Amino acid sequence: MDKIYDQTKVEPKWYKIWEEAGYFKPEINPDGKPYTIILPPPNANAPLHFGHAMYAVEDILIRYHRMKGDSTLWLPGADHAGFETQVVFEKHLESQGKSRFDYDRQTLYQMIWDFVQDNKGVMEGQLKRLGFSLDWSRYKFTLDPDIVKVVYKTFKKMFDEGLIYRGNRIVNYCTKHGTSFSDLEVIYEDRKTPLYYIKYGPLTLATVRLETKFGDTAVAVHPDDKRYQKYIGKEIEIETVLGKAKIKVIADKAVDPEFGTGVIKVTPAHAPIDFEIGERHNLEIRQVIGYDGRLNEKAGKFSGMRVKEARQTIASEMEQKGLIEKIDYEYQNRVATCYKCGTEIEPLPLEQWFIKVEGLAKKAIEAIKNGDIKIYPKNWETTYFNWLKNIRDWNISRQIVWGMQIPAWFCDGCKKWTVTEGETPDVCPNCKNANLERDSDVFDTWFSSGQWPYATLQSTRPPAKSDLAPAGGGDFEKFYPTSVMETMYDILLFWVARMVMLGIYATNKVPFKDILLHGKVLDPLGQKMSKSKGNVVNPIEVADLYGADAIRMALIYGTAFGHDQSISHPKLQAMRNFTNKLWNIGRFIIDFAPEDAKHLDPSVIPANAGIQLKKFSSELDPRLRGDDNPQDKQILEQLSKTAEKVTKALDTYRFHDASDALYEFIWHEFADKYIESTKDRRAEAQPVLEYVLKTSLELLHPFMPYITEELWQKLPHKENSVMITNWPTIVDSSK
RNA sequence: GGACAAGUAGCUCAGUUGGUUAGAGCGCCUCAUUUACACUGAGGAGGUCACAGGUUCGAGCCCUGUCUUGUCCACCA
Repeated sequence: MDKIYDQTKVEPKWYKIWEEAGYFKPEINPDGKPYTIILPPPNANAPLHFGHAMYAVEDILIRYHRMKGDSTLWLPGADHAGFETQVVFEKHLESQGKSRFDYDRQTLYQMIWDFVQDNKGVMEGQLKRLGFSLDWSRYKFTLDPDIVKVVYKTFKKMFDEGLIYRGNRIVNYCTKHGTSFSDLEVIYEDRKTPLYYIKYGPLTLATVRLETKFGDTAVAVHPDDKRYQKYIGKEIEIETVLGKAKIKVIADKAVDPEFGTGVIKVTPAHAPIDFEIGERHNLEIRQVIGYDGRLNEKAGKFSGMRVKEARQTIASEMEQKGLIEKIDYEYQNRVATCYKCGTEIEPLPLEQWFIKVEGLAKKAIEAIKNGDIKIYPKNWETTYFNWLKNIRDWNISRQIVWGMQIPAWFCDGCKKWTVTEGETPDVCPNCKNANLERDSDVFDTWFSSGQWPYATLQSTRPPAKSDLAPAGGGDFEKFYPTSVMETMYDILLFWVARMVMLGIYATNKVPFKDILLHGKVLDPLGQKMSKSKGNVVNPIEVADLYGADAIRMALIYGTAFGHDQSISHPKLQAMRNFTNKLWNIGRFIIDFAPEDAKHLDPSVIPANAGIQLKKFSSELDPRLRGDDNPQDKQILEQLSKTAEKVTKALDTYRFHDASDALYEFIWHEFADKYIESTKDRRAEAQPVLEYVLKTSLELLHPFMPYITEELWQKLPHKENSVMITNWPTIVDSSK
């Protein structure tokens, strides 16, 4: 054995051996109780970044449960990440001087498909290099035909049951990307925007959106506002930049009498609240801004202008005509912007598919309240509840090509929609018209990834049956509901909450029992890693430098689970040093064993029986040696305590406690004290040394799989692999 | 407007139902040995636990308030 542990010689060789031996498959423990984690599928549009190394948490749980004898499944996959990927690809095209408009839909889709295939391959290599014991035979991609089939089925079921409707509603629309978004994908920015006090006949009202005035179909005041009682229900004549016009005054409680003058213009086509007011009062929806972000013909001479230009032009004309009473330039408001490009989001009316979420949300809340699902750390429950309580219907239509095209056909005869499970209908089932046109939109990615836990398990083995919850024994029956969903807290609402809603809806069961939310991995300065800052780190480069084991341990050790942490070279070095310490413990015990040493006797302690540690025993295990030495007893007692701590910590998701206990025990108790104490009685201590080393490797294996396997294979007394040995159990010798 | 988290040694962070002299890693200082390991060992300096009250025999931990930092949700015409 080398003096210095060289992980580059050790780490790359084991993964293949494990995988080929079938250790990653649940079938290695065919009779165990199921333990399942579905890997949050990384986006297939870029290689993994350092934050993905946090999957280590899942691997720790998986390896621990596998050693405990559970039938353990960790299912890998990749997400097509619809809009995200299309944006990445468009930038890629841009760099070649092209744009998505240079290609037809089929060609563009195929190009993105090929692009994604390349990335998927890179990602798989990265996941393997980090030692993640995923069952690759069950690998899934969100656009696999059998996954798409499941998603289509859910959509049809929801449509048939009236949970999905086609609505002409105000959506968040990015005029640059040419698609709508859900509420979660909009970022609000604080900005100073001029607030214009404009004259509408006898009234004055405050607005920032002068350019939408051509879409005004009413003026509204609060019903109890004494100042304006005499106007309610009347039509007033107003002077505008396009001449005189008449407009109705209505009363609605949505108006805040405290804001501005207590009068608002109602533009149902261009503001969500106005749209709602319009619905209550049956107002005309007059759209004056197009999907290209320009004013249309209804804006008269202003048509063709972009929103900003129009606003300024109109403002100056109105000032000339004396229609502006005053302008508040200090007004602070919040502007909706596209989370990708920063373009101002235009609220526009558009026909889209919406999900009625209220009922689903109620069940999702209930699942946490009644304990079917637990969230760790618990404080995230508040965020979860608040969002679900106030949730609005979910727009799942996206005007892009990359994704699952919605299986809905519009009949130009009877003007009705037909939804299928994917197959193209020959004629309209309502009127037998053959003129059907498929909706060109695709699903919001989160609608498909929200079904990931059951979509994956229903489509692995055996092949999915026609029902959503097929009868008969398959992965779904055995492994669903899954045990743990572990991901970063930032997608609790985007993804986890939606999985709960859709999972309960489609399967009548929660999709997972425990939700674990880890923190963000930051750079050494505590800053978020991002491509634009240039501080992204490739985990593979770090693994080559310090070892995958060191990365994994560094991410777990020293930070309470759930908290953000910055990753730094000193910390990685510290963990690399720990691997070297362990290596030299092994070297001392194995390479430097004296000739006359007795070894651990395999006939009394079978290799794979799982070591049973005695709890706080005052007696030495007679199987280890005949002598009664106080140091031996002490180290064995500390070993028992450590095993107990680690087991308890893993069962309660206190990973940092577990790693802390192991680090402390192995380095400072075992190496610094006990091993030093055996140097003058080395031969007689050999069985205890081997026993403690062996057990330490077992306890440490979920955290540092590579070095523990390498040392395990060098033990004089070993069998198979530390990966599939039994987890050390504790027996209470006092009883 | 609402919510959550954090504030502990120079830096990065632990500290699980309140209980002796508040811990670790890195850094710093002193010393040791070429040792299984210098990716080492032994020892040391260094903290008014953000602030102000309160509960208690006893508070880093519980309660109230304040300040600072980070994040999220809602949405303003």
